[in-house]
Amino acid sequence: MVLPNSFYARKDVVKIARELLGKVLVTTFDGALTSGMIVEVEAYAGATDKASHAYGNRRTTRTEVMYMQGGAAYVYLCYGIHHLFNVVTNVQDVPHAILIRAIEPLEGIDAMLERRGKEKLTPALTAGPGAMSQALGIYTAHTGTSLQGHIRIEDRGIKIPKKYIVAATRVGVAYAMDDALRPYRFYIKDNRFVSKGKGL
DNA sequence: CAGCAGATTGACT
DNA sequence: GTCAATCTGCTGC
Repeated sequence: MVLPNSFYARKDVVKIARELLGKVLVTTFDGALTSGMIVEVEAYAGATDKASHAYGNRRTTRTEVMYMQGGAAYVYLCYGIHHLFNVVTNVQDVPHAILIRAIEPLEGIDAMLERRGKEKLTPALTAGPGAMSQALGIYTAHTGTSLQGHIRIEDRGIKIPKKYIVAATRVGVAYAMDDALRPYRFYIKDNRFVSKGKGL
């Protein structure tokens, strides 16, 4: 079942992030269906979170999408090269979002290998937010689109036992000072498609 | 308007 | 381990 807008419209972004583990991210672009199970996410709590682009309710061309009603895609360019995919949560004008950092490939692996210019399935194919977006064919033009269309997240009944869910600090947000310490990163223990990050 | 840093990745020493 | 690639947006001249 495709997760409905009501799933994203709730107010607890950290809880939603945790629930996304084990769900399946699916894209259908240029005739190819590609999908993978979400194994790593990070919550960004908008106005009150220094690590968020929308800290202090800052509005720019780029962050405008985060103010939409939950259930939209927020895709932005990092370091001028990498497309990072987030899902917008909460109600309109509350800029919460969840960064999907890594998936375990399920369907359309050939198409993902082609998009990434790779021969063999390794964790490098989808472990890491930039790599994952490229594998799924997601880029900045998709920002603001609904998660009920070519990009969607499905519940296929996979349940991750609590003891396999690890909470940690987020990757690459040291500049956020005290907010960098928030345990807003969640990943599935022992899954080899979880990204390594840099300074963990 | 120039300069810099960033929710990263991959190529090279 | 080090570093370049290169867009968006902030800071300061």
